[in-house]
Amino acid sequence: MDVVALEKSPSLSDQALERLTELIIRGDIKPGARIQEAVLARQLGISRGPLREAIRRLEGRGLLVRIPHVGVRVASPTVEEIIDLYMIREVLEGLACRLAAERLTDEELKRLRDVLFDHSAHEDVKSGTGYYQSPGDQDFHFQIIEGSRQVRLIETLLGDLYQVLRFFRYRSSINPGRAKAAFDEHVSILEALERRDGEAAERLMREHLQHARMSIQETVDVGAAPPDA
Amino acid sequence: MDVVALEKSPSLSDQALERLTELIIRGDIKPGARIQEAVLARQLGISRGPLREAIRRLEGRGLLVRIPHVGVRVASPTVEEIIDLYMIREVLEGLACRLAAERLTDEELKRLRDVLFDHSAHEDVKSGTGYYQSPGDQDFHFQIIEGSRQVRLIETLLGDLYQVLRFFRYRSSINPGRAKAAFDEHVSILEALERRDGEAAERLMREHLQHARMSIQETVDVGAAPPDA
DNA sequence: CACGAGTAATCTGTCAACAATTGACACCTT
DNA sequence: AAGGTGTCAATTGTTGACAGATTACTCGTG
Repeated sequence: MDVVALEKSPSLSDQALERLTELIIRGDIKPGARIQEAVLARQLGISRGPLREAIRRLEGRGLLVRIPHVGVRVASPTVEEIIDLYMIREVLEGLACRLAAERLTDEELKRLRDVLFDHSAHEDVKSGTGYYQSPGDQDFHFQIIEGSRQVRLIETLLGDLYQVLRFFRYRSSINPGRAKAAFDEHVSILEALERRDGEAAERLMREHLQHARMSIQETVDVGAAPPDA
Repeated sequence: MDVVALEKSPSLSDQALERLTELIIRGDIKPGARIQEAVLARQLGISRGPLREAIRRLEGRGLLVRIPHVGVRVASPTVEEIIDLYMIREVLEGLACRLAAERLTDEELKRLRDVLFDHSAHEDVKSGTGYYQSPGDQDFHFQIIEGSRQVRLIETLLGDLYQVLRFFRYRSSINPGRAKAAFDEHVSILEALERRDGEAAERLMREHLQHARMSIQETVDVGAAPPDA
């Protein structure tokens, strides 16, 4: 409901939510960094009230962590917590994929196929680096999730989880071999969707994300973010 | 993070969150009912600021719905939306169950077994009505979820989803046959856990919740809540 | 020189007043 | 009489100021 109905809500709290999310995801505010309400409010040109409401929502989303009477910081999750998030994404997006297999229209399937092969043609994939987590990858997953037609699920995945993951995917999976594999897995998923085979689609999506997760777990070289700013 | 760390945070916003949640879940404020900030703030003995923060969090949790410049209402989901929630619970708790199979200590398994058979002995189950959604049922699921040792998952399930579902499970599954079946399914799940068979545990839990979901879908006689108060 | 008590500064938590928007009612026009 | 228009009350959205708590600093002392 947030990310979808945001456009028609010019309330300062909503704007603050949007801009603050962007600040965090773009890395302008680093993980672990403290947020001073008064300072940030002044930067955003609003007062503390609406900002606090936005912060509270971001808290619930897990992007911010508050210590009572001390302050709020941008979350700086451990590698394990990121892995945990991926596990959740795994089952949730698996569900979305199963539903999508039953509910995607033929036109949407066609579009999905286009997205997949357009992107495969003109870049990235064979050069190895960069397919995974590219716009093309994003689009593919986005369209499947939205194809689930499950509002709550879409909100949770796109509105909450993806925001957090977008933020935390450091330079995950620069792994060159992974790119090709990921693309192939996408193809398999698409085929299952086209067969309207929900069971297979769910299983394949889960495996796909599981592989992505393991790929991340391998590239655990970058330490956690600096605890202070 | 909410439901677990609430005890040590006597901030008015936290208290408001707690009390308001309780008011909604207990049905003191009915689905679809309008919430007037000033009135509710006075009732709670606080000012509108902290209350608004609490409301914003409940919004994110899906218990409240806001129409800009008009007001917030208690959500009154359709049956389909409740079914959707159950689907999400299905995969999430399936994941929790798989993790629990690997991570529960032997002591916890023993305790789980006790919970199951204690409750089976002294009430409900054979009399038919009332096991499903009884404290015993709750405990069983709670302990498994917490046994997953996955903070984020626990928060999502216990802090968010269960709150919402507790609220929306009208008088679901008064279905007498269901009670016995539910208990048997619990036993099967427990056995899988004791075998440390995560795959089976996940599958059984998903089937268990799937049955519960279908049981609800059958008892779709009670219409949606009155749209106004 | 290190340590601790006391104090000051800073920031969060909270409140009450102000501004802006909405919905309803009454009134006027056709 | 029906429809539109303008005004008004009520409620949400926002602000700036106050109170309480925590952290950091300073000064004195062992």
